Amino acid sequence: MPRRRPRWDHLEPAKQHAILEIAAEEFAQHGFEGASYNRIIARAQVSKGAMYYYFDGKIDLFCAVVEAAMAESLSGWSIQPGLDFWPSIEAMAVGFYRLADASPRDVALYRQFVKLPEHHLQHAAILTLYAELHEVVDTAVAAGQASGEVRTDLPQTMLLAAVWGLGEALDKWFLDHVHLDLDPTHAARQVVSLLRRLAAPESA
Amino acid sequence: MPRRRPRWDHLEPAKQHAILEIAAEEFAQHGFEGASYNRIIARAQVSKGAMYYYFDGKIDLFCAVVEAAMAESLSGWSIQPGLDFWPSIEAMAVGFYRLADASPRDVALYRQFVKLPEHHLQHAAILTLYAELHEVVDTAVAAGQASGEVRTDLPQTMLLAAVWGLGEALDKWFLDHVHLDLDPTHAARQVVSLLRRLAAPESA
Amino acid sequence: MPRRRPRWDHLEPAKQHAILEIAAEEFAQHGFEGASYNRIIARAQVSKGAMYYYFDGKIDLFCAVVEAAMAESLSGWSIQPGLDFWPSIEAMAVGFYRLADASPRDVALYRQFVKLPEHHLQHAAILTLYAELHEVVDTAVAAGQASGEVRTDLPQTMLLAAVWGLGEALDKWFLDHVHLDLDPTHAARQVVSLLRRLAAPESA
Amino acid sequence: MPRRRPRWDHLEPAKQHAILEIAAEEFAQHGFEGASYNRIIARAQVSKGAMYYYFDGKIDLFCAVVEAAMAESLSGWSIQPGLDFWPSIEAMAVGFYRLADASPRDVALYRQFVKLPEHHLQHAAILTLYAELHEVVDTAVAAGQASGEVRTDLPQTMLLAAVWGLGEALDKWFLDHVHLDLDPTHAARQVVSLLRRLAAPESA
DNA sequence: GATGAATGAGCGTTCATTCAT
DNA sequence: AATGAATGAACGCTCATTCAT
Repeated sequence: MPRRRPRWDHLEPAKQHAILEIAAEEFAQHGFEGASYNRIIARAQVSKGAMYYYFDGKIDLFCAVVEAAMAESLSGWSIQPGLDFWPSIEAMAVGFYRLADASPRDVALYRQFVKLPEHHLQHAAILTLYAELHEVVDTAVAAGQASGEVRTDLPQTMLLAAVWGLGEALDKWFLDHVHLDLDPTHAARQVVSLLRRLAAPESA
Repeated sequence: MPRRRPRWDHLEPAKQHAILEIAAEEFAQHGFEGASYNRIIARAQVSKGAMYYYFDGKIDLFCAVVEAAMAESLSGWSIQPGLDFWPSIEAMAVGFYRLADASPRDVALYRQFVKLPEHHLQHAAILTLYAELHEVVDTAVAAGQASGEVRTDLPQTMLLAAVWGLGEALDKWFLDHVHLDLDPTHAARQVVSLLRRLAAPESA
Repeated sequence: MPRRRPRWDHLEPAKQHAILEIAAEEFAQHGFEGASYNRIIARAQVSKGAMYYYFDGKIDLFCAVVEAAMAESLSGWSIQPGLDFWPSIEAMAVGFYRLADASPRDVALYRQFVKLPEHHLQHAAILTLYAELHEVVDTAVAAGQASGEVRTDLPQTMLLAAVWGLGEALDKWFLDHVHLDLDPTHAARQVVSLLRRLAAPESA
Repeated sequence: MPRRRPRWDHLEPAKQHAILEIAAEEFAQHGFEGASYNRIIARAQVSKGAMYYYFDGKIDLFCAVVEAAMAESLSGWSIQPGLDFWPSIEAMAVGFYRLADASPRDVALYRQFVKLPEHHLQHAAILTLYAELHEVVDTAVAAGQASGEVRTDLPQTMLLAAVWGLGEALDKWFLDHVHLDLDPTHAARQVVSLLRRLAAPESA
């Protein structure tokens, strides 16, 4: 789903990749505000003008980077029709932890993205990304509610906030405690077990 | 445990208060990175030199500010001996929401603090604050486990992370959804109900 | 006397018009220095290369724009053979104020043109425009002198400067004081009355 | 009448003078927009920070420069009590031309100032200077009207605009035509003679 | 003990123009 | 004839910090 400036899309993929790689590194490390656009430009060995030719500016590049990081992971995140609800969620979680293990930098980026100061939320690209990100969770929760596996007695936004916050915290925990070997299956099972406690209806 | 520079401690309390007040405003509004030390100095009508005399630098001042903001709230946060565990937790939560309602800026500060980029975590003062903050939760969890009201089947740090993440998310939700009147008691009851689901032992 | 690049002249009139329109807007709004050539090019949906193909550069485009804006107005400005001198001048002034009322942007452009920093006056196209602009006034003054209605006791350039400066100031005044309805006839009469004081011979 | 930042006022006069001199040159030559703050800083051999320590920014420096240029001239411009109205005006004009002859750069600066794009007129310092500048003319016109030597049948602002525009044009003319020797007395007499035509009451 | 003048690298962004294709 | 990718110097300005006094 191309959304970037045409000049960017026409750039040779190798150069594209190199730029995104360097930018991802910078943003993951320093966050959006802390990152230096100039530094990225210098490291990427691109001229100032060219960079502003590809991207509208710092925040636009940031979006491109986050977008790229998410593209891969989001694609696999959806309720599997064949499975029951919670097993399906667990399958998604396994996918996430596999990815997190393979490219922790992407997760760092996503964390930086979530931390963005509020006054940047007016940018269309940012909002789109937010929407995409939330859609995954929202859809899953809605499916769970439809099948009676997720409670409906809380304000929807509150339930989502809780799920989201818990998920984030647990992701962080797993990421921080996996210096050597993360077992995605195990992590996913634990996380889902906790999520289930939160989200299951009273009777369950 | 004195941590500030001695010159700061000898400063007349009124001036101390004025400086912290202005700095709190700046940091709460712009976050640590976004805040301008120069602007704080100018607004506080303090000389550049003096400020670097009181504080080692920007981050040191930030710590002082966060510290001050937390001092008040933390003091009242401990398990009440007379109460059962969960009612006691709820009492703490009520205290928190009362504070959040009374001085939302302090909560903003605490959020900015939690958002600090990782490379600042090396500062001793920051770590100390982190420790203090976590101690409250840690102590409570430990008490709950001692009385059998909190599960012990998870890695301790994981449980804490989950509790912490969920609490944070719910705080944010309540703060964001309270345009007019936040009922601290109601909010606290909901939050604790969710926390309880997470933290209660299987049998409960 | 063709002055524009041949490629420009061969461009289809609709496209010509569109480009000039957009450029006029930009120059009128921001002045020559403040206007952005890049912005004009982007808005006109013309390729960078094409634009530099049509015009030598920013200043060349500016000239074309001013030229176009003046073409219309200048055409009607000449002493009417049938009228006496001052009534004829007044008729010209009426024409000017009518135009100013109809297309204030053209007047804005002309003001931006007159404000051009001196170091741009070396460009041939600019000088030509200057000359054209002055010619109108010069011719009129000469006619007045020929008929004895305009003094001859001052250095010609000085008289012209005075007439020109006064006219400009009054134009500006009328334009600035006409929020709703400018009566071209009334404005013209007042302006000419003042010009007459300046320019009439002693005896008159 | 000191109005600059304290740090500026405490700077040693020699350095002050050097900075203003260089800035005046730059602004006189390129106008406000065209002038480069960076270039001024570099030429003045001052550090970036220091410059922003002395002045709030480009426009603030510009004001300081214009202010300095005007200070001298404005001081001598007022109706002499002993003289009749028009001779007094002429005396003022003589003073102006003497100055213009001695330091044409100041006049250039004043012209650049008058050309300032409207969107800069919101700055307090700019407005103050405008006010000061206009006050001189306004006061003189008012005095003339009080003594019956200046017409009262026109809208005041229109009369002022006319006087101002004519004066400006004539100044420019004299400045441009005096490559070798400007006789201030002669110039003043001519200018005043023209102003008088404009401004005298019908009967005169 | 305390001041505040001074630093200069760094910020994100815009510019008019060139030139290989 | 026409494109649009690429340039890189320049812009005005802010920053946290140092240090001679």
